[in-house]
Amino acid sequence: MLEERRLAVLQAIVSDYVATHEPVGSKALVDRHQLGVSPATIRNDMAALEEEGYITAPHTSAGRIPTDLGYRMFVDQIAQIKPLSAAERKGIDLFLSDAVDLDDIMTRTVRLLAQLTKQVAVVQYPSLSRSQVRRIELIPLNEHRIMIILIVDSGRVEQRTVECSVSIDEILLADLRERLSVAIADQPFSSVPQRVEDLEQTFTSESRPLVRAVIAAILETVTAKLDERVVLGGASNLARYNEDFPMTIQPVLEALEEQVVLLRLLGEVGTETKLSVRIGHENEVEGLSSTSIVSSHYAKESKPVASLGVIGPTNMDYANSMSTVQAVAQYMSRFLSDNELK
Amino acid sequence: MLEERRLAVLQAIVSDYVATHEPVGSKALVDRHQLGVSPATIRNDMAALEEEGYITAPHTSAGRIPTDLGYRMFVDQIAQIKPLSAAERKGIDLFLSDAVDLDDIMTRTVRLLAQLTKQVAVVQYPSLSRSQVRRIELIPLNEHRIMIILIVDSGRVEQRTVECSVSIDEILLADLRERLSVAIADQPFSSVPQRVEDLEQTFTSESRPLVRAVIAAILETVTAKLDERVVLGGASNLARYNEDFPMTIQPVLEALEEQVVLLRLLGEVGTETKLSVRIGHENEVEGLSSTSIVSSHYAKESKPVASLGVIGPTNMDYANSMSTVQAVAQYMSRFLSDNELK
DNA sequence: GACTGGCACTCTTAATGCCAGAGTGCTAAT
DNA sequence: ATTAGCACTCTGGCATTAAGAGTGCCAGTC
Repeated sequence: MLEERRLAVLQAIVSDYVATHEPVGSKALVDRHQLGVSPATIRNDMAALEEEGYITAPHTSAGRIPTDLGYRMFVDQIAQIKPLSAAERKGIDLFLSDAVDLDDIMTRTVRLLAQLTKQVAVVQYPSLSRSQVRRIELIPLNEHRIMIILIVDSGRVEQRTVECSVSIDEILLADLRERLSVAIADQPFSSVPQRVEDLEQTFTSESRPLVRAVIAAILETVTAKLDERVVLGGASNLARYNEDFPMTIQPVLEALEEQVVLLRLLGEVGTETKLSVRIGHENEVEGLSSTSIVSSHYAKESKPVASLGVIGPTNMDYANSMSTVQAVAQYMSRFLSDNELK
Repeated sequence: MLEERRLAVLQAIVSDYVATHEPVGSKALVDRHQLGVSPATIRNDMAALEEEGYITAPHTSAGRIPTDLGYRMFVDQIAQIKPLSAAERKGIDLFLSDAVDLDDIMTRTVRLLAQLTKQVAVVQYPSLSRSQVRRIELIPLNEHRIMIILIVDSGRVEQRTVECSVSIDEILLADLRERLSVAIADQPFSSVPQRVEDLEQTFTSESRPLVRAVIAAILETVTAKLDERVVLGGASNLARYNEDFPMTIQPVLEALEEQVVLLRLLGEVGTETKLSVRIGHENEVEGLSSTSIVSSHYAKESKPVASLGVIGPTNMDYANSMSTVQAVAQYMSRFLSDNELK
């Protein structure tokens, strides 16, 4: 009884605060929610909740606001993920359905997320480390330049030009392409470095310079660009907050410009839980201690390949963000799986 | 004499205001600049300048601030573009010199600009309409999918997959590639639609479905993606302004998310003047009436191919922005021209 | 005729004091 | 266990005040 009502009170505080962005007091609480008790009772509960660290009072005689711990409790115990309305589902479907290629899917998705959640959205490209090489092409551009094109099963295309001092022998190049193709096509990216290095040994010494240059470039692409691609959208949503909030947007904008930080925020893909919420200080990125991240990974053919999510102030509408992120991730997964190699 | 001093006064007002971001009065003016006259005289000049619309007083008893017209006068008549310091030149060189490909150049340049000017930087990719196709590849991905790769002389690579209902005949594909290649290689982009359409007629009717699908995709790429690529950087610099300023950053952030708007801001490439400055209301984009844009185009082998620039509040440091933008554009041009098809 | 000193005037900004309102914690009663 | 009542505290808004900055104008000077 006691425990139950406390949770209800916490839930009420969080949802009121999220709605109004103002500290909520005992009176307002009984007015707006039908808890069958008086303000005084609520006050006792609130005192207890404060004692336990779930809520805090900005100053002596103000209402309470949830702490990070409070939000955490809310998210874990209370918030149920409400399914999206039919209209929303329809909207997502419509918006994504006429994407023509992977880039298109990515930009559409990030817009969609930003729009639905009114927050900053981040979508990570399918991670190379979880993909397979589908095909490799070597295109001679001129005497000394080759373009390497890697086509990945997720639909990503990586390209890179490489310069080599010796002039390019077309026959050798075709041979190299063929053997590279055999060696790495339909192999997971993680095995590429090994396979490619082994391959180098099999060439005659006079062809080495070219081979080596190409292989070096491939290795560089494979390692350097490994996960490093994210798209960002809805940054203007940040501006809506700077009035109500003690959150300055400068550090947030800065963080958003750093891909590495973004990737760290989205978190490791492949943990068993799909939907992840990090609240305030829980994410250890400098300057983002008053923002929360709701993220999920999405999959291709049931294998998670990357993450997407939204970033907003700690007092965001978790229920909505969570359900939207989840839904978009699901749609995206279905999309990737249905459309063989878009 | 009279005219001259007025200009000096305007120049002093602008530079003081740009430095302090506070209305500047007659007293402060004679203190900080050695105009050999008394505040009263300055006041007369200021009254005249206000009459003519170059400066304005935010309220009765405050100093004056420049109007858009005042900045315009400043930029046109007064500001001389100061050359960068050796250290700065060195920095630019160092920063750009180890770029590996076009994407790399673009991201490095935008960072550089943002960092040097402490403003939001925008760099447009070399415009396709001012480029030539260097090469075209058609890569079969599976039974019904082809990837089209267009390699452009500026170093851009456009890719697009296309699906066709009939199953793909490799021989036909190779033939198509060859003929496409002959038709459009080393031709300006603007002539591609015509040439490609003509080509369609030369195929037998049973090969038409495939040919038509490929051609449609090429046309789409050529027209839709024509100029549509810009990179953005330094958005966090916006945040530095929202304290001092009547400028809300929301509309700016929104505009920055719209590529189309950005492109309009950068303006038409190819006008004879290289460096362009648009001040406040001079740019007709909604919500950006208190921002200025300093832009320049950059060239490849003396032919302008696209623009780059910075966006900041109207009271930015024009002298610095202008010289930096100009210098970066020059370096970039040199870079593109020196490195044949990076 | 151009410049200057002086002066009255205006307006902003910061500081101050005050009041109402909201919210709490505590205690005694149910 | 819950509630009503009450004293207490803190914020936020409002008016008042004082200081400061800057202007415009006029009369005087070189």
